[in-house]
Amino acid sequence: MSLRFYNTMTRSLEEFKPIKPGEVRMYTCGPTVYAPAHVGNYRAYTFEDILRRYLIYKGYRVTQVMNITDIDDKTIRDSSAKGITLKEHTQPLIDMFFEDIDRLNIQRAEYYPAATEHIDEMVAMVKKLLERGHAYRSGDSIYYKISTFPKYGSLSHMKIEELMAGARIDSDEYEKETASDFALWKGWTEKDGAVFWETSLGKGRPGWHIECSAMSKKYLGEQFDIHTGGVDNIFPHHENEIAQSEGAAGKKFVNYWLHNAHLIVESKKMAKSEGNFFTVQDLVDQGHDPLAIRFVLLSTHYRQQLNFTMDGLEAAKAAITRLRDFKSNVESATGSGENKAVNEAIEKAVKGFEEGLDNDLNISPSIAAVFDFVREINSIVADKGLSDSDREEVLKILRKFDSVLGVIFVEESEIEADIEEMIQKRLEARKNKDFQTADKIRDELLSRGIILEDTPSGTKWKRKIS
RNA sequence: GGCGGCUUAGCCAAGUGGUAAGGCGGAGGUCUGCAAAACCUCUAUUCUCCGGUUCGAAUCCGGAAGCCGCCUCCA
Repeated sequence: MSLRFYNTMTRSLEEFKPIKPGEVRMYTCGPTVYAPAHVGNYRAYTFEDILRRYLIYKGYRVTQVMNITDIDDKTIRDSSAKGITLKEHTQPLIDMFFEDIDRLNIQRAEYYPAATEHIDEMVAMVKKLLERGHAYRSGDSIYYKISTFPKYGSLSHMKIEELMAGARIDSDEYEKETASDFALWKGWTEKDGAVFWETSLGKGRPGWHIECSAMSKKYLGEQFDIHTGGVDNIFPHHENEIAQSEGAAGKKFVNYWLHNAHLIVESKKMAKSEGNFFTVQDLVDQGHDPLAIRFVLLSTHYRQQLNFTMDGLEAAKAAITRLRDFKSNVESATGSGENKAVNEAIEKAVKGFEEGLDNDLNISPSIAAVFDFVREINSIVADKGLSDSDREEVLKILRKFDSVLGVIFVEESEIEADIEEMIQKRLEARKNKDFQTADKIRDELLSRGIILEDTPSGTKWKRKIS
């Protein structure tokens, strides 16, 4: 079966066909760096990571762009409230963002363009929109005239008349001809303080939506394959992007629109007032392994609302532990002779894994296929062991699954010298049948996060996933 | 008010017409000095509720209840 995605534009499952065979260009909506990103934000980035990784798994060459929105009402508001420059406010948050995606094992995109570094591109696009009659100047600001773009509303499936009927009129945007028009360029006001650019459009700053149109064009061209974001972005952000990009280029902007659902926490909407609003850092501070967070975020289909719970986080730890123990069991397995059952298990697992993800990244059946595989191979290992070549085949395929999941093969930090000593001491004690001492050492190590396992081939240690 | 989504075991979560995947948790067993890991067995006669269509429905249709979104800068 081929790869299919649910396209928000058509509200249907469509076979994925890239514009250029073997290559995928995609734009993934990134963070607005006004406050630390919360776990809900990372649901989106994790989904985008699974998408990216699976495309690579399928053999595509991927060019991914993720924008960094470092200029908007909130970054201005918060930086001026603190009396620091925009950059001083956003840079620490950008650093935190990269720290978080690294520890969640989210692969880096090819480009992370910051809005403030692409003002020229935005100005050029606004000019183009003025030229083509899609925009008008009002006072010091420039607005997009949505009545010039008949397709407006096609992504969100909303009718312009309805939007107009329900539109609220923002007091400081009274100059718009129609309430539902949106700002491309905002003329400087006192509220903006030192945040402005002197451009051929005048003194001011860009509207929010124009950055994505301008930056996607710069890095991906006027037309590309996939655009993603949270469901909240469908309207107005992505709708406006389409209007801008297609209005400026005169051709279709994006072929596949993918949107992820939000997450709730302990069955409740995540909100500061509920006390269930937290960041990745908060969870790490509580001692939770970031990859357990990753597993929680990736294990629910992206279009399904995800219920983030502490029980779920604990379950994820246990699941990852099982997968890593499996890896370790296989690595130390010995045996002779090819085993037909191994190949059968591999074939079945690959089929199940790909069937799930091919179907709009439906990851649950894929994870099920991996766990079925674990049980089958473990059973073979317990029964007959694995030959060298079978072992390598199993590890190869596990590594391939993990190229998407990203939770099994991780760098293990070296064991500390004193821990090694304690393990040796315990070995001695066991030899002398001094099990009391041996158990005491084992307990001590456990309290330091080291789990010992006595196997026929010696004592193994591993780090506990917290 | 308009538009959309969801409701499956103690928890998480697949399944979209043919008789309930998988994970976690729990129970019992094998192995082990004891553990751990691993393996084996068991853990929803039933899919929010009420009707209907059908030989057959968690899946389709109608209705009800609950939850969650979007409706101009929130992933």
